[in-house]
Amino acid sequence: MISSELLEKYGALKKSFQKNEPIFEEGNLPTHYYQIISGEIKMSNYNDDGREFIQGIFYKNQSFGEPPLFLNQRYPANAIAVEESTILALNKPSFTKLLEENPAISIQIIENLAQRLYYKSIMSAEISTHDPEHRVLKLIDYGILYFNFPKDNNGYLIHFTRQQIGDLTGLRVETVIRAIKNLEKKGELKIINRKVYR
Amino acid sequence: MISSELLEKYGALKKSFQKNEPIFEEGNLPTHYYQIISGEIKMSNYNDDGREFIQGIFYKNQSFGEPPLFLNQRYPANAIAVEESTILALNKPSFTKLLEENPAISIQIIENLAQRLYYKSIMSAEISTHDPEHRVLKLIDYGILYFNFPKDNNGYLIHFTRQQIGDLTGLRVETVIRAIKNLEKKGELKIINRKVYR
DNA sequence: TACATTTTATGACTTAAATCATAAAACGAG
DNA sequence: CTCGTTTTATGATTTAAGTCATAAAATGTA
Repeated sequence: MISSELLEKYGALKKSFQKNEPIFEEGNLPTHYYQIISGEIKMSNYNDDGREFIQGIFYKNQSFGEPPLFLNQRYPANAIAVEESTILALNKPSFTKLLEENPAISIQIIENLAQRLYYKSIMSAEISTHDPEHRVLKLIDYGILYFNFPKDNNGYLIHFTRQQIGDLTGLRVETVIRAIKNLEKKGELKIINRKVYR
Repeated sequence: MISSELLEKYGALKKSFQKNEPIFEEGNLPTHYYQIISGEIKMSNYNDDGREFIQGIFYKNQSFGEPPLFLNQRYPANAIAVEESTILALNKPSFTKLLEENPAISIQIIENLAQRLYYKSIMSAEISTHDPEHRVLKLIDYGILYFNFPKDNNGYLIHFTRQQIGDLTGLRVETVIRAIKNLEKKGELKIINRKVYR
């Protein structure tokens, strides 16, 4: 996360996106660095028959879509506003200048990318070698650690829909629903009027 | 990649590893930055019933295992020498000093992490939403672009075993063998005495 | 407040990939 | 050169998760 003041000093502009509006699309060449002021953004892919895979969900103060910006490669996924969102966008030349003139920012970017790689390493191993219950639970536990889900007296409230969990773990909704029910039976989590707690 | 001279100037030491010898193991805390001088290293996970998932394979001049080093988190996977390998290891305090005194290196690290995130984004979407043939072909095409496989008059020689392809794509050997046969029938690749060309 | 949409839920069935069994070819260490 | 191991290969069978159908509850919005 780079401070709004610094970004604006280098010419970043605020842009608003409505629910379901794309920020950029798969195959496009990157032009800007993006950082969320408010709202929620998901990056995802769609396969040939419309099935979605969510690469990640990003919230306030987080940036997204930098890897292709650094590599001059086309975006491997779409970025879409999950709800109404406001984003700071800084064009590439200015962003490069900002990095050159503020070396300390590089370390932050490194840590940020490292964190995302860490998530992807964990989840890719899960997705390819573990059963649905294990996958769902791992995603939930990761979410608790890094998405700071709210905690009340029932435990952490997992504010993902079953569909989102499915799209993040490569499972179908029905499978997620059944996995969550089983996890509840096993006492790994609680379902209180349809909301999941852990 | 950081030049050997610079790494050695900061005190990096050469270490040799035999085939199948671990460099570090899942759950350990990182202590060094590692860069390959010669050989081949794989990072992988094993699930409860011994099934392997290969996170990545690294060759000459590549570094591996940095994300947890930057984050002070435990390694999410094991690093094992696929063949006899020599590696430069620089301890964390010296590595931090190297980074501070050589800001240009940060940009290289960023690009490197970005490239790996790019690979993981592509493969995770593949693994969770596409059929085996698609997954295998995508991995092969990625390998051609970034692992510089040798090219001869039959095309690019894919020097992965069927088992490795399976462990990289979350498929079983038999499934990979069958997928490759089908891809050959469809003319997407060639099998010349058991070796795969594209 | 009424109605459309989304989310959660459950049962029946289908299917793609895993599993199991077996073996030949290739490779590698001694 | 030989023997053990790894890699590739193929057929038969099983099974876990996907698919399909249907619906109630919850949510959002006109």
